[in-house]
Amino acid sequence: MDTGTAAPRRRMRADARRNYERLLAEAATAFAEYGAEFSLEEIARRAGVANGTLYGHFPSRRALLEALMGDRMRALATAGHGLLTHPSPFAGLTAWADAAMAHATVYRGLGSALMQAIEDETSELHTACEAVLAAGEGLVARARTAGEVRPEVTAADLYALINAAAWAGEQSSRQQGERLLAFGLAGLRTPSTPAPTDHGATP
Amino acid sequence: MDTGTAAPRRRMRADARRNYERLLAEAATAFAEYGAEFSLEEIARRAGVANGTLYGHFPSRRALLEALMGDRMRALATAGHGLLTHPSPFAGLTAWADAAMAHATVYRGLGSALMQAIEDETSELHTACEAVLAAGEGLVARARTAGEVRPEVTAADLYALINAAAWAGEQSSRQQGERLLAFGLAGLRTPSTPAPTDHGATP
DNA sequence: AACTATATCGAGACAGTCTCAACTTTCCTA
DNA sequence: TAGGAAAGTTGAGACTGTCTCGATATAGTT
Repeated sequence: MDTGTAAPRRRMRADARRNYERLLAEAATAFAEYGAEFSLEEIARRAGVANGTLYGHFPSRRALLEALMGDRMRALATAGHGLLTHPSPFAGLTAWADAAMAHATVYRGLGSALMQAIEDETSELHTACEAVLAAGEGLVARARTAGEVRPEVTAADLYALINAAAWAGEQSSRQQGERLLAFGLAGLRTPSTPAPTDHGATP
Repeated sequence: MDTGTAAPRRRMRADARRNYERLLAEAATAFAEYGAEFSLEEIARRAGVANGTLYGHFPSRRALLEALMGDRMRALATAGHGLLTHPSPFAGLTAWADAAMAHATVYRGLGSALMQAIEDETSELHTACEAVLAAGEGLVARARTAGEVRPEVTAADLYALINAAAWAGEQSSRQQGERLLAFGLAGLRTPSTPAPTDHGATP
């Protein structure tokens, strides 16, 4: 497990580590500018290394993108744990979903990678995804116990909802994405509950 | 308006029409086989025409894909109109959503194009999308009048939900997509309603 | 200082997108 | 039905991007 495609394993040589970090930094810049479709060739050029060096560190575009997202994902998982003590289980879940969607929105175009990383154990992001999923599961379980969400709701449902809403937000408008998230969350609720916490789906 | 990028306008020359249709047929085959990422070069080769001929008919991959989806979209709009007489407004809406999602699932990878075509008036698909949206609006309006969905729900919400669910289905599993759709539809409902028509989100 | 594992280099094979000037075909009309 | 203009086709080639690999350079060790 964790066949780190590009992670700094053991101990890298000093020059290797420097290049690794430069590449990652340039990738972050390029990503912010162009989204996920930047040219790998250009990243190498901007980082001042040869083409092959990039491929040495990151065998594929996806490996590079995954390395880029790892930290954020872990932060999200941590945030989820913090919200376990929120007074209202469902409100906590909602707050986390909002944060997660904000995250997914920044990483526009990568929702696909996020969704697939769950199933793909060879992915660099797999463990990070599992951590996020575990955090989600904690929140869902708590809300379920409190009778605030339908019993059949899983963390995977929540995860899918968040990513799908973020995707919709990218495709049309941010608001549309947020509306979708709001409706989706409403759909997770136990049917009879008359909605004590309004999430704000009203335009 | 309707600056058909590749539509058979006026009258095409016999050879042009033949090539146009061959290209479309090959594209359909390739799409079924590889999804939206097939090589345009290969389509031309398979259709027995030169590279440039393809670009003459379809200036971009997207134009080709759009031409491919037009018919289906129109069929979807028609189906929506038919469901306006369904005994239960919400059930009609649900049935249509299911059909629409099945459609979006077949055209995997094209949800993005579908979502963007609404806003992009230069898209070949724009009018088809508007027709679908109008059909959705009819169903939503009816359910709204019957008090079965929240007053703030729009056809755009429904459209976004369907496409997002289809996307989720592509990314992880078909069932996950269906679950998301079910939860989303539940979220569109008027909160107090105890759910007369169960859509089957339970695993 | 010599050695070796570890990295980097960069040319080049390959695949795809897209353009355009020369050429060919269709079809209209006289 | 011959001739010519408009419409369409062709395919080489410019370009961009991905990825590989043998030659070469360097860091860290003894």
